[in-house]
Amino acid sequence: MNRNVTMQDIADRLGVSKVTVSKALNNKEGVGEELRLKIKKTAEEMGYRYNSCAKSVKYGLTYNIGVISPEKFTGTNSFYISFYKMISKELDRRGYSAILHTLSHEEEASLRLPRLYYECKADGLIILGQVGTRYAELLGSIDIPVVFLDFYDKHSEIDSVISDNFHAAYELTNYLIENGHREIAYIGNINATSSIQDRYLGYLKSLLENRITPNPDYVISDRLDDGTLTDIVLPERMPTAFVCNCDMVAYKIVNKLKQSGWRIPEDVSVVGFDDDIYATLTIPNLTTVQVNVAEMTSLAVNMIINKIRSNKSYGRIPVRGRIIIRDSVRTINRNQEAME
Amino acid sequence: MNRNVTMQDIADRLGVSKVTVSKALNNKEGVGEELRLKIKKTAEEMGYRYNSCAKSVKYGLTYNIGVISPEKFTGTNSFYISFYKMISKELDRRGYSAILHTLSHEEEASLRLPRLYYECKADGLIILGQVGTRYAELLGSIDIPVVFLDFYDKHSEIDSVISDNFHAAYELTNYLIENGHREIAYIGNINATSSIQDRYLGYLKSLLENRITPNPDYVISDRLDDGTLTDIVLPERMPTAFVCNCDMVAYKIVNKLKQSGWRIPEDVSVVGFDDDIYATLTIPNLTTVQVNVAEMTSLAVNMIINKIRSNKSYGRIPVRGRIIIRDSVRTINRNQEAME
DNA sequence: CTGAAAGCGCTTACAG
DNA sequence: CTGAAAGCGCTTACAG
Repeated sequence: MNRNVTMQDIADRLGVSKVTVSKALNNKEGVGEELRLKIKKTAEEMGYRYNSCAKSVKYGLTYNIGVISPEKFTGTNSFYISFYKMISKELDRRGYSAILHTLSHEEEASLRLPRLYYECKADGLIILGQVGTRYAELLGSIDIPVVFLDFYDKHSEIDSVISDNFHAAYELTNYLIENGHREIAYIGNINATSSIQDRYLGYLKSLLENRITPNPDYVISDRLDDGTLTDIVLPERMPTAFVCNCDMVAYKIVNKLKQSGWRIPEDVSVVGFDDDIYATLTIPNLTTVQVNVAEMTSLAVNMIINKIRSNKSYGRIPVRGRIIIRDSVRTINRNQEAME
Repeated sequence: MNRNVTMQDIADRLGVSKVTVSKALNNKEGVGEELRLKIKKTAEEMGYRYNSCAKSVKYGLTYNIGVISPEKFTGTNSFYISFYKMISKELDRRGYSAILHTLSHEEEASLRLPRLYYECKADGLIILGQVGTRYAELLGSIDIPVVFLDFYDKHSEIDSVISDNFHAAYELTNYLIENGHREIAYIGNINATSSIQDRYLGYLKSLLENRITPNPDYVISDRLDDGTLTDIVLPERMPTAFVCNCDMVAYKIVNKLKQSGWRIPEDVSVVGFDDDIYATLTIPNLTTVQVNVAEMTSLAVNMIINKIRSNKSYGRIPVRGRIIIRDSVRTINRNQEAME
């Protein structure tokens, strides 16, 4: 193994001290302009690479952020890849690196923190995707800053960046009602994640505001509490529209309805959530909510970096999404409906 | 900012030296068993975390591996998320961490290496997804080990783990021929990536071995050389089967054919590649090739770690995939065909 | 403008 | 079994 070139090597070559080399390479004052240029040129020639570990050990800062994602999410939720991409780019832009850790079921269950924490490899953690309450509490107790991204835990005070699920679902349901729908079902296990629950509550608020009595048969589960997807059982009496907790489930339900002979959107309207790959894979393309990944990422990165510096608190920050109108909703003519 | 607990702090508390603490915590000999236990207990109580940077600066090893993925791939190829997951888990198992870097178009075009390289944040790099030849050459010239995952560059000698595209495409085309097909088209721009090219060559070998004259009209482009997807133009004379360079393109072609009134597989058979999300999204589900992500990841991780230790060379390692038979291929009865 | 000294947290010889 | 010394690569006062 050939040892890396160090500042000392450059100093020796040039007959100066490593202090001067350090100043020159870091553009600090205290070096003659001519010497600085010569040092930089020599560094380049010798293939010098800055050793960030040395700085880390001195200041206790690694300029790494751990990005922890529970296994179950990275598995099903393919749209997390755009979060990964955005996070790594945004951190890079800020002079940080992203260390990826996939949290196994086993680690989560046994409340074991990732190795990168025990080895001081990161200055803070971004948790991408929901972890259980016990694990969230554990994360709240550790001595580096933590930010939750795309979920929050009701029992913990950890700063979170979430998409404004409540508001988006409220608007989406309003949109259905404006289009004449009154029999509207919600698909999602409201105990599985905070997102699914909040989306349900937004849906519910819209119903209540519009004086539509919620029908218990119209809240339909799609998965177990632990997130395992299950078969969806259609209600006996068909609603005119389904609000689905995500595009993937919307995709499933559209196909299920089609197989039973229902036409979308002529007979039944369906809306989704996330605007992920499933939204445009579904035929007809789904009217859905586009999550503002860029904005959420940029906020989360900003928060974690500021917290490292000042340990400031932010609370839950909801980020507004955007409704994308496509072809899966039909406008119901009320009169016509009444005539049937 | 509260300074972290160090070995010195533990030593002070217990009235011993930090050398003894180091030995105790690292399970090295040279400490009494009783004292070792006491030190471990105290470390636990004081919330001690091992500072891996200190070791890094001493040995010049970070126990981090950079995982570099070109932007264009993480965008379209959603199945790379399973690579991310596997890589991070496998590295973790081996005591390493994965630093994620998304290589922007701009970095690739201007031949700029990722910051984690210039800052010595990683001991080696895994390049996930094809980079241009110039960039591949650049990677070949740097002074930490590099392994290419899921592609190789014909001009560079860098160790690569690839799925055995050639062989898989060969077998897949053989399968079509065994099922009576002789008019077989290939969809993919054979200049875009080495995968697409190798899959084409496997297809071609099968044709040649079976004395089927290759028809130039039956090699159909699906994207530009830089990877940007384009509209696919169907050939004037319809083949009985399409070999697609990936499931996503198979999905597109199936829908396009359906829209023109063709039935799959009754009128036209279609096979894909990758066994990713599109394989089972396509109706009928695609017969395709399952890439052995686990095996490929484990090999790549093994290679990079060994290279860090001994700078050994591996060359190109192809990993066999597996043909998954689903419902998108019809068996053609030759006689019946002849009667038409 | 230039550089000798001390220190970050840890480990490895080596001495007692 | 225990620990003082030296060193990894770098930076920050501080002295010249």
